[in-house]
Amino acid sequence: MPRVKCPKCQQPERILKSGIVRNKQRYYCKDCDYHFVIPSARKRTRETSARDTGATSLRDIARTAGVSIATVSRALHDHPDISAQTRSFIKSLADEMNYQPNMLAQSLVNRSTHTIGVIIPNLNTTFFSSMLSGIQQVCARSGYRVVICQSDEDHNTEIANIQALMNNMIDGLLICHTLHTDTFEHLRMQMNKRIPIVQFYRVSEDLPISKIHADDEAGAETVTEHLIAKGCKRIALLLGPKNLSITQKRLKGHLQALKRHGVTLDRKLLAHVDFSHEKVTRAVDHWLKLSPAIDAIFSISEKCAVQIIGHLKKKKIRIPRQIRVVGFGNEYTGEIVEPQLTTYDVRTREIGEEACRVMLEQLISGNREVVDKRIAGKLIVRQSS
Amino acid sequence: MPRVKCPKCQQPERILKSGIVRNKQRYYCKDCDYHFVIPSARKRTRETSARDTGATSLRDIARTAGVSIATVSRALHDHPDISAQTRSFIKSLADEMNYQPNMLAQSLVNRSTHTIGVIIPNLNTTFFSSMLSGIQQVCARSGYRVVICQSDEDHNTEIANIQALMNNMIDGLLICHTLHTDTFEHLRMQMNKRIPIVQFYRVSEDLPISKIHADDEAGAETVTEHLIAKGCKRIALLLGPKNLSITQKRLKGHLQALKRHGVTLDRKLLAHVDFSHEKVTRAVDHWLKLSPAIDAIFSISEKCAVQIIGHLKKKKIRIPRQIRVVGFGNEYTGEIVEPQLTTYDVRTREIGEEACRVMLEQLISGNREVVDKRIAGKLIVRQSS
DNA sequence: AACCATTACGCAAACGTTTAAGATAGATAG
DNA sequence: CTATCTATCTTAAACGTTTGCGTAATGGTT
Repeated sequence: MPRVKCPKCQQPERILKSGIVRNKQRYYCKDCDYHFVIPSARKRTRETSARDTGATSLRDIARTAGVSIATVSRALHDHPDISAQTRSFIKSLADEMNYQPNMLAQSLVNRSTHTIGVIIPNLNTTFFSSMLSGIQQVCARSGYRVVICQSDEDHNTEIANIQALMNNMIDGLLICHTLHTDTFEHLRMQMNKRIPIVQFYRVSEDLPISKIHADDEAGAETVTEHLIAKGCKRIALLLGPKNLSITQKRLKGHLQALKRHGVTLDRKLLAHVDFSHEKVTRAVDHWLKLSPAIDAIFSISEKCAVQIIGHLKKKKIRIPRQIRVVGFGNEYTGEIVEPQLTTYDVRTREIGEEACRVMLEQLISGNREVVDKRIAGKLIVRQSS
Repeated sequence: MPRVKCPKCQQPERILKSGIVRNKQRYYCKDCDYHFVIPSARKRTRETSARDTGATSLRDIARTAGVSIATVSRALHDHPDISAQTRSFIKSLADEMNYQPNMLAQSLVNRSTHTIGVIIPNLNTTFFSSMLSGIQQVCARSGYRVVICQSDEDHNTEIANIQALMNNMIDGLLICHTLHTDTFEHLRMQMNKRIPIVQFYRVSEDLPISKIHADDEAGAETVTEHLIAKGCKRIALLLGPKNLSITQKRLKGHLQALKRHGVTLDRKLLAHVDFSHEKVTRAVDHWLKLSPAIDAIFSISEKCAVQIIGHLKKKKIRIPRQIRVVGFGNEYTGEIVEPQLTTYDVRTREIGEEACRVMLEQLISGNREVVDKRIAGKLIVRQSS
């Protein structure tokens, strides 16, 4: 046995082996009644670890300035307890040493990250990204940061994203649900935490959570009335999944318009799809076989409306002569496609801005009142109708 | 003076006032030689503060389980030191109490957030968002999270985003610079930190940082050769700002193609723009006045190419009869516009994926080798040429 | 001289984790 | 029976901040 000294009495006598723990020999000094191992070299100490990240910490500044950490922290935060001299000295020193505060540590003690999280279904179209722009602009003005997670229209990804963000990463959550989110238990579970949640665009009906959405019902009613005014009687309606609130609302608006103008509803003219390319094509092809023939297609998805125009053109169907096509949303592609798409502008950017404003109001004033706002849009008539 | 007791000797005698600090009366006990204030009620204690956030912590679990915090932590991490009984007990308890680890605290001690940050110029087109999709998909497979910041093509926002993210929020940074980023000092300053950086698509030339980009030079050469093959002699080239690496590379490719095929360059056919709507329109209008007339427009921005098609159509110019138009990038809008746009597919998604792969390789294996990869794209010929 | 105010600091606890290493009981070997 | 081993705990330091409160020095009033 190598001469092992007891760390207490410094004597090598009366030392016994005392088992192996995690592959390391342990010893026992009978004199001192003390168990120990020979300490490993890589034990963390403030010296070695400071070099670990390469970043300067408050401690580094304090040491070179010859003051306490508290003083440095206060100087950098303009606390009145610190003399003007010390303050400016510390500040210039921090600058020199390129100090940048560790936000994790700050957030941990402040219990706030000054960051709001956004969960959004996808960024493949300008539709959602323009909401994002609105959010970011409002946030930037208030000094908040934005982090974005794409759920990719996948319910489980949405859940994973929520959990990741809600575990103290953000001060508030802005969420727009996936196409397939029909249960909101995952959200309800998070509601007992102190962090406010605001839903936007695609919202849940019954949860007591603030929500900002489009005027789906009135909008759809306006669109259908526009088609009826153009003389359409056989209006096919392309809808999203039944669970989706926007599907329900827009259908309702459509039905109201029909009813008001005495147009009878043909259930065959309603199609629920998941907005995928083939499902849309199939739905349209099915409509085209109907008799009496349809004279309009109203797609509650702008993207699908554009796709439908392409499909009809391939079939040599004249737009708007034979069939009028209208979308809902107002995206950039609607202006590019030929004929240009008539659509309902849901003012996505404003929805984002307003959702963010409501969030900031809750964060800053601590006001936890549940608000439910509808952003009014407007019809944009173009060539396709 | 109210009867104030000394916290040490519990006697109200011999207590003197000793100044006011921050609006609070201070006292001094002559017996104990001890200064004190009457402590404020809202002093933080583990009891009150635990309730503060409403979240269960390891301490809460430890207390109700009657074990130490260390044991709980180890049980949840399947550390072998913990007995099977204890482990399953703790786990079920944690489940019951709806425990979710505080990621800030975890990251602080682990020095890793398991998150990679992406800074991207904008999300207004599918161009960048498809890179994002690639990034997210690769990340998801490795259990990393993604946070996204939009710089909005603004240099200062880019700097602010970098600083925010690099202060310990992320393990690695993926960045695509703004249109106007011509100095990279802000990036160089971050390079001494341990956080790896990978540039993608728009990269800097001289910084020793890993980069993934398109085959800009070869791509542009291919496009121009395609136009030459179609008989074009007067090819106008719409470029981005001169500082941009993609501008330089694509121009170089264009020139090579001209040279190889003996087409002489007319400097009037080159235009540098910031991709804004009016600048592009102005450039095109200027070209249209030239003589001999131009017979093709090659825009290195896909979005501008689509815009140019719209502009030429408005002027009743036949595409591709009078002027052939080609873009670079391959976005969704290129398929929608009429005539459909010939373009060079830069495989944006693959660029994102590869950038992310390189990053993960650096994070996981610790390999800090600087890589510089070009993703090969390919020409997509459509109606506009 | 006795008391009180003010200024400008330092100490240490707290935020919620992770993780060396110390401790202890019971089992096993010689 | 003694020395050692194993399994399973607990203790405490560390991550980098913020902040309540203690305190020394100095100066001003009675």
